[in-house]
Amino acid sequence: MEVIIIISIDHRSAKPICYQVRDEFKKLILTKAVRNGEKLPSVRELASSLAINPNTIQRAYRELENEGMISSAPGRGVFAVWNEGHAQRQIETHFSELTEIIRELATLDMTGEKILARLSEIIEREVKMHD
Amino acid sequence: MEVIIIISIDHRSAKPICYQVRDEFKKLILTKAVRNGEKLPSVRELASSLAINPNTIQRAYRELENEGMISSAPGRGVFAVWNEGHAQRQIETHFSELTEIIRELATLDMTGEKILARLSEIIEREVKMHD
DNA sequence: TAATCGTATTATCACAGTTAATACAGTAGA
DNA sequence: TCTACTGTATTAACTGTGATAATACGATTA
Repeated sequence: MEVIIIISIDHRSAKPICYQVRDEFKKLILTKAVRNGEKLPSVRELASSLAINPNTIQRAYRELENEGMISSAPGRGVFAVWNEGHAQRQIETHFSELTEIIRELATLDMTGEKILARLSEIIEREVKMHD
Repeated sequence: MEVIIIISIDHRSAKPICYQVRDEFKKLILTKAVRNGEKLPSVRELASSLAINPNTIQRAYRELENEGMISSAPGRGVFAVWNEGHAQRQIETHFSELTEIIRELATLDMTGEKILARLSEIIEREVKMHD
């Protein structure tokens, strides 16, 4: 079964293309949009369809492999690796980022009550409740 | 009255020095650690004490002036400008960042309840309540 | 066996950040 | 008024990173 994977890159972004590609696939894998063992586009095919250099794709894939997000082998291709730990680690990273920003807000004279009130609104609006 | 302003830069950081300097001063001004009208170190003096090139300081100051965070004049020096709008805009920027990360958490199968519970703990621990 | 796969290497280019060396005009203090 | 300091501008050179290009090699699959 061959699944078509579509990612998009922004040539005007300050974020380097190789990291855009890496993060797009990371997101697809962490959210299970691409399932464990599923085949990813080949280096040359993806480079061709995105009109960017194969070396740039290779670099993105190399980083993903180093992080354990994919598994690749010559002649066979590149395959997604799903790992419970990856998702959990990503969640903790995000909470660290949230903590950092909340600290910043505190230095800007925002009280805990105000911050929590705004966050409640945001979650109510952006996130579905009750699982 | 002359106030000594101490900022630190990290030469190993991926963040360019000029932006480190810019953001350090921005933070000092937004948190009122440096008050409105207060004199900032001269380009050459700061460059000397941080052991970096004057042009790099100049660039940081130029950006701060473009953002209205400082006011500078040849022969006189550089002075902090405090503006209520600046702080408010910074707060809104931070809430936009928070929103973005919360959306990411939602895609990672976190429910609104779980996110809010963790955020309550973080705020309790990191931010003083009751103003 | 031919085509496709990942992988590696080398070279070249573009761009951003940094440093360096000056230069000039405005301001403040002695 | 002179001197020293201010911000500001300009030009050149160097550096590291990201991207492209052109190959090459071994493994795998149909």
